[in-house]
Amino acid sequence: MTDVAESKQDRIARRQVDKFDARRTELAVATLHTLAELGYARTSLREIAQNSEFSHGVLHYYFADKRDLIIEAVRQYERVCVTRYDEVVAHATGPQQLRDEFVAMFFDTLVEDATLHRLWYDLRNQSLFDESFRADVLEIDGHREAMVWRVISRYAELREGVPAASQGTVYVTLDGIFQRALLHHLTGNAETVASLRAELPDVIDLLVTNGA
Amino acid sequence: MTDVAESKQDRIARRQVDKFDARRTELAVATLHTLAELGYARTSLREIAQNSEFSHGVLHYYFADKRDLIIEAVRQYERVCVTRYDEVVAHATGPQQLRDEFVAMFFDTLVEDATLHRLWYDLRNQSLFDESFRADVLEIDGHREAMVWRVISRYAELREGVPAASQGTVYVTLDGIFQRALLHHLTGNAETVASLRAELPDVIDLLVTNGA
DNA sequence: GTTTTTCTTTGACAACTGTCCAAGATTCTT
DNA sequence: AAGAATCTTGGACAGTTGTCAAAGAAAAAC
Repeated sequence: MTDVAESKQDRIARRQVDKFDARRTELAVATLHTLAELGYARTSLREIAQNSEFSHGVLHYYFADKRDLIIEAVRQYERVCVTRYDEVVAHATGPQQLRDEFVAMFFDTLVEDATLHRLWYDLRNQSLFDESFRADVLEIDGHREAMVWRVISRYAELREGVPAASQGTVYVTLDGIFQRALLHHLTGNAETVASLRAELPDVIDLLVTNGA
Repeated sequence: MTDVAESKQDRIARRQVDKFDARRTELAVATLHTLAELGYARTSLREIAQNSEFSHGVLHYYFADKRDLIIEAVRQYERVCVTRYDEVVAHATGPQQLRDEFVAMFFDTLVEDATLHRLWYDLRNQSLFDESFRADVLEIDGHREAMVWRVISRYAELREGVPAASQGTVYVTLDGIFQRALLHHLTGNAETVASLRAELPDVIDLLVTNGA
């Protein structure tokens, strides 16, 4: 085989790989939506296939098994959800603006992507029982933590202060608020969500400067 | 039927009811342990029966269906877990003592009852998908919130200060820390747990007085 | 001690699960 | 256009699930 033939084969191989990957992510997205709708416990492969344009058999052509498929779906979630606040940070000029836009986006995605978020919490929890999810969950959780930290540390900077708690504590606090808001949003308890929203700026300030 | 006969029937009826209820809670406890071990998604009725001293058929004699059984198990969880810190509050004489003993018990139950706690989070999450769990979950969550608030407000009192955040925010923060500690504990990541423990007193102080 | 009620077991059922495979359809190569 | 590689389908499989009912065991009532 000559160099030319080899590079040609390479091109073909790459194209096949690309196509293969494209269909993989396509199916992973269908999986993501199914999981978001039904939750981990009630999601079956046939249900996933019905949310795609293929039949159930094809899933084992692109994925080794169910776990492989779900892990790919989780990675898909990450790609969607983990850079959400970056543009808010990037183009904020003052602390109030940053804080207000963060709060706005916080509750915007809460409502807009509610089912996706409940899926995330479902899978994070599943990792407490199923070791094989842990690594991916911990990685995504780390990215979420970093994302929150970029916001809060930038906010502190703009206020010429410093964060009042560690990166982990800051994340855990805001994530806890989000989780609770999600529960009450899905329950239809609008007042509770509203009061969480009203209080969020104070919490942010609590996390950034104590008594400056 | 005379009054005597009636009261006798009543006694018999009551005894039967008591026995019935006793067996119900017995089976609910077995369910609780099975759920704690396997998680909601993988818990089957036959598995539950194997963790009891009965066969699987008996479950439908005492419970209408699987959901009925699981909800009873959740209520059982509440009975175990929701008054844990009350004695700490009751016999604390100074703020440091209260804080230290709270932290100690916090991480004690984290390790001791780890599987039970992961079950709680699993079910709370399940309620995001399954409406029929919501009411019970919200009720238990409320009790947990009140339990935490008793600790923090008492701590504030002993320090002659006031809480720096609302009841909901305080709960969400400490619960978030607990959730994260649980994840890392089950992962075997002892250092992370240790650093969460080291930081917890500061977080408590952050929640109680800012710059007094 | 016999009858009646209560409890428990066992096995069956239909539906559903993840997995695999043979056959057909499609696409690409030459 | 023919052949080869790739993709997709639909059905079969063994195992599991929640549910139920008939039959047997145990307890209670008389």
